[in-house]
Amino acid sequence: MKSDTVFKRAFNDALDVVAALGVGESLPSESVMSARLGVSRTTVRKVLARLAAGGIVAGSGRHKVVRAVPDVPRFPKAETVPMAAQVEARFMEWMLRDDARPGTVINELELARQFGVATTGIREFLNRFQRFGLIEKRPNAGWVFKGFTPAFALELFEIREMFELRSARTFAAAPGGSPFWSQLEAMRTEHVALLAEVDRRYHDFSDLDSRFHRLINSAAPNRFIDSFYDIITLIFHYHYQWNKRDERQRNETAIREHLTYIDALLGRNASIVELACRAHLASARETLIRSTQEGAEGRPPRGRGRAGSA
Amino acid sequence: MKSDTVFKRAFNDALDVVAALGVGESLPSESVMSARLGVSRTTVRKVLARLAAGGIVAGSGRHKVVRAVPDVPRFPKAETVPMAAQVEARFMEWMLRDDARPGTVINELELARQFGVATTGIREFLNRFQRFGLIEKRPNAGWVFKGFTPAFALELFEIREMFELRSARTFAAAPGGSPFWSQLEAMRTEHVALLAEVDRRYHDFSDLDSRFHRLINSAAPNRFIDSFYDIITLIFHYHYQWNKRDERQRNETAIREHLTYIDALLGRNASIVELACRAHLASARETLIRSTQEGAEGRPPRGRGRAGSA
DNA sequence: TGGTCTTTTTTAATCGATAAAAAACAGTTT
DNA sequence: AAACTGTTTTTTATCGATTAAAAAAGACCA
Repeated sequence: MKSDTVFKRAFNDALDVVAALGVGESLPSESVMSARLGVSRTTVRKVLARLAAGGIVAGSGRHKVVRAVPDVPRFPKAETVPMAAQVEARFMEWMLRDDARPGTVINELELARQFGVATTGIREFLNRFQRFGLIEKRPNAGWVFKGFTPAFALELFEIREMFELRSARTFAAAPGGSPFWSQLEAMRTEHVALLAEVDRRYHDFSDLDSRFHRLINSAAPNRFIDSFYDIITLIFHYHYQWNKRDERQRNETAIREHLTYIDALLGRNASIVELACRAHLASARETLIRSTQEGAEGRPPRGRGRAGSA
Repeated sequence: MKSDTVFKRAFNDALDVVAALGVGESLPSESVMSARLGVSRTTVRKVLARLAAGGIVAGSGRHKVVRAVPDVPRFPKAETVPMAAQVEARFMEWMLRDDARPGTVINELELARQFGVATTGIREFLNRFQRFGLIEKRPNAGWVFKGFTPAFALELFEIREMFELRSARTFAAAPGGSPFWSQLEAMRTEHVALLAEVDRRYHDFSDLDSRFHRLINSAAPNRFIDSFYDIITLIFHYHYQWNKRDERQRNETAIREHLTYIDALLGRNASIVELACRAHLASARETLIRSTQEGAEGRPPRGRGRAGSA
């Protein structure tokens, strides 16, 4: 049976919309709600029906009004994320946090049981995840985890450097009136703000980092580069989440490097841009490599393990 | 039920092995056969059992001999290709040959019926095929075909040029004693041989092309580049198969470009290598772009179609 | 030790069911 | 007629169970 995470998330969001309107106000039309919540009208109607049942809205047809400030319980957050996202998170956790060592054979059935989903879900995830270069399929013999190793980090950054330099050059050559410049200025402001509060907000950097690099790329869109950035984003997202060593310091350094990089772009000097870009990537690469090594050291040497055997 | 294409192919291959041995000879051990046929011992035993039933081999245990020259019918070729490969071929055909236009919505159920496979097979293929940048998933709303367009060709070749130049440089810098040089020489010989018989054998170029570029890449392996070459190989494989315009001429040109490129590499002059490499890629890009345009022109303008509606 | 016979695991593929969500269609109201 | 809502049809997502094929592991033997 299909999960109703879409409905649940839409319901939670709808509570916010209703609360923002206030008692007595009339609700926007179903199609407007549909656009606002990012779901189909069918789902909007289901949400509306539930709200009516809870006494939060009243009326029917085109005359619906807010009856009461919502005080019904929201759906727990875990129920609002789609199955595929959960599988992804659990897998990344298994890979980056637990002792997943190179050569480990991935057993679909075992993972399915462990994650509490059907094998089809696992298969689908593995098929999509294949392109990230961390697992490999051997026909008729399942999947092998290739390892989150220094080699992986090196290969990743070799490509990343090629792509980023190419995009940075194009970006720096954008015409003066281009909207990119104002977006970059806004990005700069965000960086400065984050730096000022880095002690408290350093967790927010992962997201800013991803948005920044995607902005650079958007100067000359290329679907293959975009798709490659999905890998970077995913790896860094989970890596930032779990590698706690020197976390604040690492992020502060990266923010400063970004600022240098941004200023170089704003200065539009190709060679300075290249320097700043290379410097940042080199430092990011070091961080990632170190973390792949740490992971390997911390674990006792063992034979070829099996997924989920620990 | 799982298809037994592996068994059928192994059986056909085994007939060759047995025929090569001749009547009266004793068979190699099961593990040797397993390695020779590229399947597990379990499957070898099944093949052996079938051969015994057909009176082709006799004996048991470690004493098995060829009884008769095989004259049993082979399994038809269509039954020896796995389902996934069939889906791929049919989909590529639909995309490149039929009227698949940008924006077409892909309907899983319809494709499944059309191809005669279960929806799960289609889903799995689409998930894997996603990374090729030709289709896109919209959550809860299926897949959209983005189109085999000039933009696709341009983006593809932008990346290809970056990767190929990088690999060619590394290759040219390989030490004198490296095995790459002899492999390249062998490759050169193959090219010369193909050129001599180009009128008859121009179909063989597609495969040679793929092997040549992969050899260049192998000088400095990078999993992301390898994976990108899967895209190139797939596109070109089917493209060569179906775009018949000027086929012989196109291939002859490409072979000559390859030879120039190979000689440049053998000469180890970085700037000449770069020139030859760029020239070849530019010409390959033109061919692909032209073919994406032709496709579009040949079709009558229509609204947003649906997969399989024609 | 290198082989074969036997058993256990795991994958590949299908089928059917069901609820969710989207999309299309058909009316209504202003 | 444009903007809605009510209703119906399609399509997707997910599960679970099933089956045969293949692979892998284990037991045994010359």
